Amino acid sequence: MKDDSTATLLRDRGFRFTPQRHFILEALQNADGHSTPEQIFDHVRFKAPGMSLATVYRNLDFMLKQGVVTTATVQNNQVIYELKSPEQHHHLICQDCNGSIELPHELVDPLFARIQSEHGFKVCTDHLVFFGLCAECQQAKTVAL
Amino acid sequence: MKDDSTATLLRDRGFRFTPQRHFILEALQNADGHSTPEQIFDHVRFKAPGMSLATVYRNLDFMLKQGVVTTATVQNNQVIYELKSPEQHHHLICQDCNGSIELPHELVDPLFARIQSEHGFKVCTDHLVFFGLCAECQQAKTVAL
DNA sequence: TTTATTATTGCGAATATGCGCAATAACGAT
DNA sequence: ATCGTTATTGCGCATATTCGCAATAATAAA
Repeated sequence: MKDDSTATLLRDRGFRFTPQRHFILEALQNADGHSTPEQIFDHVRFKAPGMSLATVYRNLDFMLKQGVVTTATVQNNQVIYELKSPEQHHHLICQDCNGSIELPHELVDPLFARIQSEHGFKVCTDHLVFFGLCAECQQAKTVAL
Repeated sequence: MKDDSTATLLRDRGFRFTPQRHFILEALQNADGHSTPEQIFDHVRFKAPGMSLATVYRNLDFMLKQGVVTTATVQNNQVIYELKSPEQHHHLICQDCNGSIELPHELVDPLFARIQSEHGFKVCTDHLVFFGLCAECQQAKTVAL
């Protein structure tokens, strides 16, 4: 019952925990990774036929504001969502093989700290996505030449 | 004539430098900062009435691939474009006042270097946007409490 | 348990972005 | 200066995402 905590969180803030929100959270857990709104809708329409796609978009946005999920824009401007996990992390996505590597926040934190000390700016972005080439694809590229 | 160099660059690669591309570059220079496709179209339609919005989208995408412009997705999933400047840099955008601060790449480079050494992953993303609170707005927040 | 309040939904229309194809025009070669 | 090749445009249609508003239903209070 992962979403019980989310339910009380939302209610404490004066919002409601609707079946639609329940199914969306469920979809995010099942996917266990990056999901597009469309993928979530596909999962959800099976459980709750008649549910509107607009509701999926609205609630993803809503839960983003509530800090329940994180979002990232990947290549070709696809927006993906994922449950915010307890240990903050980021992603490295390979442009060639589309593979995804998790990057622990420890690596990123020193940068945020310097931004704070040198610019007085407090970064709130909590999920970064870097595109590039993974080790294997770099090799493949070099060999190919 | 900033775009003369772009013109030859494109021609050297076998592409053409059309008036449409000229006006789009001009719009990007005038804006001198972040522009949305719509803003660019507004500038361009004044100079070249009858020009298609699709052409704006296509060419922003095209110039992105050619490395002439960079892109970033800001809050509310708006995509913005800007001319790639000689010195690579990133942006800090304040969620409260919408102000934008330039972040030199030197600060970010150590992170990319660690990602390379620890994960064998070569980052190609060349323009980052971090959201957060600038010094002034942090103050304002603290005082207000 | 019943009721009242109002956050939330579903729908259809509005907007933003991308696509296919025939017509156009940029540019290298003559 | 003219011609031929083919990259590029404009158009109108697909798809993705958002919005307005009346109808519904989740909570809190009685």
